[in-house]
Amino acid sequence: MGRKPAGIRTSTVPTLIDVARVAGVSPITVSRALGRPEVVSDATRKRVLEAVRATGYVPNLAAGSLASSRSRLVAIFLPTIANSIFSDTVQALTERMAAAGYQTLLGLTGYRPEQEEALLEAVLGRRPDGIVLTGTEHTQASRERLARVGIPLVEAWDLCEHPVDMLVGFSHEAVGQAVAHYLIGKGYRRVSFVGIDDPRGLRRYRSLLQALQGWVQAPVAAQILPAPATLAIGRQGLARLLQDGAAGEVVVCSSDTVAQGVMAEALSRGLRIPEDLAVMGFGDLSSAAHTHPPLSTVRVDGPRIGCAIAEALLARFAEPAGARQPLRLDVGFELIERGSA
Amino acid sequence: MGRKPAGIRTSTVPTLIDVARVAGVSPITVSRALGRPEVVSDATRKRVLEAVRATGYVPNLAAGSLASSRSRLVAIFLPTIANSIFSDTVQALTERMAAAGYQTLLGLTGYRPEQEEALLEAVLGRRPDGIVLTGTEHTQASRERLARVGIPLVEAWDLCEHPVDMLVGFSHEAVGQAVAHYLIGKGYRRVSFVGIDDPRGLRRYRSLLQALQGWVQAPVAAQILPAPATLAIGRQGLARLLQDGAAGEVVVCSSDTVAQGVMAEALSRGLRIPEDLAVMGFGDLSSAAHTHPPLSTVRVDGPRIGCAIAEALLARFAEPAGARQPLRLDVGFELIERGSA
DNA sequence: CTGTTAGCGCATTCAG
DNA sequence: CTGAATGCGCTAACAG
Repeated sequence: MGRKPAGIRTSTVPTLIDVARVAGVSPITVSRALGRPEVVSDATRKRVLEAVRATGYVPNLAAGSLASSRSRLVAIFLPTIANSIFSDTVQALTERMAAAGYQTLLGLTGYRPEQEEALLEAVLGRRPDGIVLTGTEHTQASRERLARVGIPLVEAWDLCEHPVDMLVGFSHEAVGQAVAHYLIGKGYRRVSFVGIDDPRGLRRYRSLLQALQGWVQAPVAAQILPAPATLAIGRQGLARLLQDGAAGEVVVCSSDTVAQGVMAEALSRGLRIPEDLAVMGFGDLSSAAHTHPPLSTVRVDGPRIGCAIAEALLARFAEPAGARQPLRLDVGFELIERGSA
Repeated sequence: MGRKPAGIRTSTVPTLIDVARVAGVSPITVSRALGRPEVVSDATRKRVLEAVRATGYVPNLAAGSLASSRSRLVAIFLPTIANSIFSDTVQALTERMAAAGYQTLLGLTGYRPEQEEALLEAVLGRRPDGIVLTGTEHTQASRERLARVGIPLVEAWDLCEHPVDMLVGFSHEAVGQAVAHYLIGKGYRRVSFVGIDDPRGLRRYRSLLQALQGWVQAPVAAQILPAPATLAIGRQGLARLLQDGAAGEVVVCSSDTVAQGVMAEALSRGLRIPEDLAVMGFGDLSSAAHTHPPLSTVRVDGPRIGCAIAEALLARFAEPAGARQPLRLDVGFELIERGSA
């Protein structure tokens, strides 16, 4: 800011110094009264708080961050916020971190690693105390930068061999296999797939295919449509499958939203679910237990993931620097049978 | 930070000064090359960018904010992120602001003005360049603080007589009336309501009631359940109405998610929609046009609201300080008839 | 077009 | 338990 315009300060926002003056103490005492109340005498603290109220003082956290090298900021990156299976995770995570005094910086990557990389570059400028990424697929540049800066990092909603730092998720391969075994057990032999172009969804799909090898009638028809997942995607996907005569006995969907669209299309054509066409979802976004017709799905405990991430970050913050306890948490999933698949 | 530990600097993150040294220019030139490239000669800029890459420099935005009094941060407050009718708005807003170089600070208020107030207090510490609030219901303290700090502010998803600053939304009273007139026109005389305890939803409900006066058979039974809106809320709401014999011919719901739950409960009891029971939604969260059975609903253009907010903020940022163009934007809504109500 | 100077508001270190 | 001194990394203003 350099020079000030000459003249008296004209009703600018109050600073620590203003509060100190009003309270009759030194600025540092105000800082302590606010940041570590237990280290200041009761009388002093009271006078300071009174002065804070009188002045309407709000600490400037940019100045605080600069001086202390701690931003109390956590960056959360996710593909999209709309209709998202991550929203429960974000909700739980945000609430937990807010309770611990951390604020949330939101980044939307649109399933695009390059966009994630650009966002990351911008967000690193805030020197967040922690970063949460969705998935484990990042550009090489992102990976290197993250490893270099050493900010506590959680990759979520997936597992992988070599995470950058901490990891909280589940195996999408295991999901694909579980679904395959379930379908085989139910006696289905003609299977199809409708999904969006999302890396984790595609991995679930590929594992499904692999586990179905030899059990089902090949080929498994698939409709992979552009993100984001909507009801319209499901309708369109099933419409195309039916047009090709390729829907088979059961349609596996990349998410519950897509599954709802598939079911809507099926019902509007007079198909009964699951008698004429079974449908399988993922994510429990639509609370399969409350859907009609009932939808079998793979339930992922979003809030649990959010809490686990928060605990991991807070634990890391509390560690003596350099300790870096690793973390690989598989939260698993649950296949919910509701008669439709 | 005060004193440094004695000794040589040990591979700390590079600063502007490091870049300047490598590029052989002064620090301010680096600052300009990055922040206002057009004001620096091509040759210099090139050398600086080379030095930036070589050092892996990432500008410290806390320092930048402190020096320039501009944080390039926009705070967005919403009740909840899970299953939210605001998500499209947030998505559009976040993307637009990101494109303009602003980052998003996320605050979840849980429909509670007191929580909003606490969050606001914390967020003001970041000196955001803009603030976006959902709705127009705030504590008196919030209102006063916001008016005092003078940060560009948009209240969204509602209209009111005396906004703190800018306003982008629509009239929930008008929605209630529109729904009432629609139902009256369709000949319905026995109406019920299922909703959550959300201020705007309740206002839609009250306006509906008022506009229905004299047309429908009183009383209008209502099930008001605790937030957040889920399918389960809808199921439970209808179950209770049916138990009381109070569902009538049509159930109006506070959101599409609730409506989906109502429909699921109805279908699972063998009720046909809309012949046995009509259902009316709100928000077009579930893309009524793609639902089966088809759901009549009130469509609100979430992305449009998001874009309008972004434009309003960016315009305000560009204004000479003190101009403060007011803004009252009614984006309206659209009643979509899909045969179910 | 580039450099010099002077802080932005706060927290850390050390001394009382 | 409280205070004084110092600088975190950057940019606004002015001068060349």
